[in-house]
Amino acid sequence: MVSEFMLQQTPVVRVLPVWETWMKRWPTPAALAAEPVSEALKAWGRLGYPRRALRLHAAATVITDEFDGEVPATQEQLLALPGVGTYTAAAIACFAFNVPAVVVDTNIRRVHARLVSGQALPEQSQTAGELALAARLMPAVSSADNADAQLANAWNIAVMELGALVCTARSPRCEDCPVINQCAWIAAGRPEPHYKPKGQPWHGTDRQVRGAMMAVLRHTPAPVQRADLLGTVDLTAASQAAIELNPAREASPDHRAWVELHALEAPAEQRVRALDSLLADGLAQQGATGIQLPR
DNA sequence: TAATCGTGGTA
DNA sequence: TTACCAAGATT
Repeated sequence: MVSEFMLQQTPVVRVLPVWETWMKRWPTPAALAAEPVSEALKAWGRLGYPRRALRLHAAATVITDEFDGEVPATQEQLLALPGVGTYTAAAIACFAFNVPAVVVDTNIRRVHARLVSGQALPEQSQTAGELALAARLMPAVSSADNADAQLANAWNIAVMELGALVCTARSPRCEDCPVINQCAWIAAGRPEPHYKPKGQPWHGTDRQVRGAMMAVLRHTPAPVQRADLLGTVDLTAASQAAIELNPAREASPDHRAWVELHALEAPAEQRVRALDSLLADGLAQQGATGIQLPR
């Protein structure tokens, strides 16, 4: 469950080290739930989409309080947990509990789009037809047959891996594909995508400002002043004083986070908007002495 | 339904 | 250097 949260929109290679550390520190839902959210946000590091850490912590709390600390095994129960959507519920049920769930992720969608539909890329949003197709392609499972379930789940893993390692988005390694002879996209002469993927701008966006603010909050032990976070001050007086006493501090994570935030060419209005959205999302909170990570 | 939400590797 | 994109969820 932890790995599935971390893997949402994040490559495996970047998840692995964070996951290792996380699982050693919090081997059970109860262990995570026992600590403040701020610790989860800090341990999340630079994985991105920090709201996932918020929701994983919230899910751990629900599991501890309502499921006696045991992760539920049905898709319906999983789906009700914070941060668990269609894919994650199916993946946990399938990979952790051997429930023959129909798993549909971006890799599987792409494999099916090419192999079956003959298109370079799947549609931009998942359709009901894709779920039905995935269900139809999966090996049949007679009720409560454990061997059948294992086969179905091996299928899910196999198709996902095929998409992740061979049938990749940009430069598919068709020469290594075990089902190239059945591929409708190959048969059609590898046509180009019929739409242009929309970009994900970063520089100058609210996301960039939010990310920089979160980095500051992760690395600054004490609550920070709103004015400092908004960049109306060059650097915090405390940070400047510390550097005068110890120049090596200039390389410290918190100082670098401050510099990065202040270096952004974001208008004051945008900084206010970013901070307000952080507060609204619960990724930061306004305390009596300043802004800090949520407890 | 479409927009929003981080970060870093890679072609 | 830029743009794409990576085991999605939520509103």
